[in-house]
Amino acid sequence: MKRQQPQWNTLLRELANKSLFPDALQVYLQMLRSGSAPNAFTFPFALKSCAALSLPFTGKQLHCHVLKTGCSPEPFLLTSLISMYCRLGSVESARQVFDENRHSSKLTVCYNALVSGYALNSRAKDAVLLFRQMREFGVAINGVTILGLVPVCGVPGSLELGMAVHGCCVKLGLDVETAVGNCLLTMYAKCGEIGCARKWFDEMPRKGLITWNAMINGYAQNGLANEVIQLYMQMEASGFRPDPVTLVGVLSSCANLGAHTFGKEVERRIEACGFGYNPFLSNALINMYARCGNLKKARDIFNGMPVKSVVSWTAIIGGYGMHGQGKTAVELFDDMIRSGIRPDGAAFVSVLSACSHAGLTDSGLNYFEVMQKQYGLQPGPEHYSCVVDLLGRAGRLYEAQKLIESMQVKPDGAVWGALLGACRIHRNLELAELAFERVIELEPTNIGYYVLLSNLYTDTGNKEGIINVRMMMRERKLRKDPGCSYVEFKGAFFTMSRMKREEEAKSWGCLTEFQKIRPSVVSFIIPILLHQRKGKLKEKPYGIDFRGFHEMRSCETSK
DNA sequence: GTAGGGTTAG
Repeated sequence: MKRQQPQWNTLLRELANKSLFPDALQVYLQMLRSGSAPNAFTFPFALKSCAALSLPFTGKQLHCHVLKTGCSPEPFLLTSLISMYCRLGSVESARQVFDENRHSSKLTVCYNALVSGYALNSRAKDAVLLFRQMREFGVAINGVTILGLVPVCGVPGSLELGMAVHGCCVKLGLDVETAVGNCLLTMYAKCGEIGCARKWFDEMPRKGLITWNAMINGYAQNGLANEVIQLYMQMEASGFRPDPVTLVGVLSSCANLGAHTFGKEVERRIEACGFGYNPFLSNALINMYARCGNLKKARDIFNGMPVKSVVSWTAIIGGYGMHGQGKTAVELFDDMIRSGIRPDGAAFVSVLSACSHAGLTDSGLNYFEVMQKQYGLQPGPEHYSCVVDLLGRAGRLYEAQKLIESMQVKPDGAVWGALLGACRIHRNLELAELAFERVIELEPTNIGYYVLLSNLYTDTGNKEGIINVRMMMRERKLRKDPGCSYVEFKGAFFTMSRMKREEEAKSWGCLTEFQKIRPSVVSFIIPILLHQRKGKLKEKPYGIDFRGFHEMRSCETSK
């Protein structure tokens, strides 16, 4: 049956809108073969498919088709062309299309496509310049302009620009659009200004699911896991049903806290909602179980995934590595390569750290070489710190030092810190002092390093050294931060610094009371008492149901 | 019938 031209267009549009891009391009080719001429309603979808599939050559050809068919350069078509070139990384070609059609490009849509294109290609300056031009030329600015522009402000240090854009939104009355609000929220979170993000979140007149997700994931990315859990509970209480995006953020926070019970609860939720086959969620679950120490469960989920991405592999490899099962981690890494997955930088971090934890020095060094020579990956400071750790633990301290000195990128605190840690193990005071000097330049307030050096002085009986470190800490007004406890109790969640806990315990006058029961339980009970005092549970502190304690897990971490 | 956009894992 021969199709008419409009039918071809409809089919093409439907496929592209369902993200079935290869099929859409097939249809385009069939259409040409059947003798139907493409028109201005055909090209936008063919161009979009090309961009989605990263086919620069086909994209260029399509542009030629457009010119050949003599389609009038109307804004819809121009916008599609500009957007395609931007997505394929050729901003210059996009700019050319834009400039060659000056008369039509007065239109907002064309500007929007190019502004977001510059942003997409990390050309912040050009994006802002074009945005300014829009204002000068009196081109209408709408919400979509802002959505395209704001991502350029979402990097640490660009808060000022972001706030200027926010101010602009307010002036134009665009900040009340939910999508714009969400975008600004994400921008603040990505700048690391989580306080601003929260303030804006609280002010936003209309919050949608995406708003909650943006705030939850903003907290998650800034490492504020407790806030994530709290906000998630608040979200449920406000009647919003989570979607996979929400739960990914929540799970990553469970992983960071070692909140096993809560994580299991989230898994049940995932199953109940029918999100079970979402690969993002499976990866987040693997990560959560692995970091909580439940390697079996992590492995089961990993094995059950029909399609495993490099992220899935990295999560399971990292899990084994973290718990000292370096051999399994290395085997899995090799399996991954055999299965045709190309490892990326993060995958190498997981295998390198597995090797260093398990003492597999030679394998680790081999992977470090393979990474550069075979995969052409430039090692970052995170790789160097693994390798320094690897060499250092093996006692090859001077090789580690040489490696640091040969680095192409600037070493960060973790790199020198790894050397310092190794020096402590092998009691090399001279090198430790050098590493300490470097690491303190980079992270002057990280108390861990002072403690490490002080411990080494203690090990070697160097009293003068100990006093020196203490003086330095006093001069810089550094105090050893007390460790923090994370506690789960019947699905509720608590955190509290040890010092605070003791103060609170004294004010309750019940510390000794509980110590009689079981000293290790004290750290669990005090936060619960606090919770009861603040919250709705009006029980007396002594009326806690101790049968619930088997449900608790805790992990002590120190900052 | 067409274009530009916001939240997601290791």
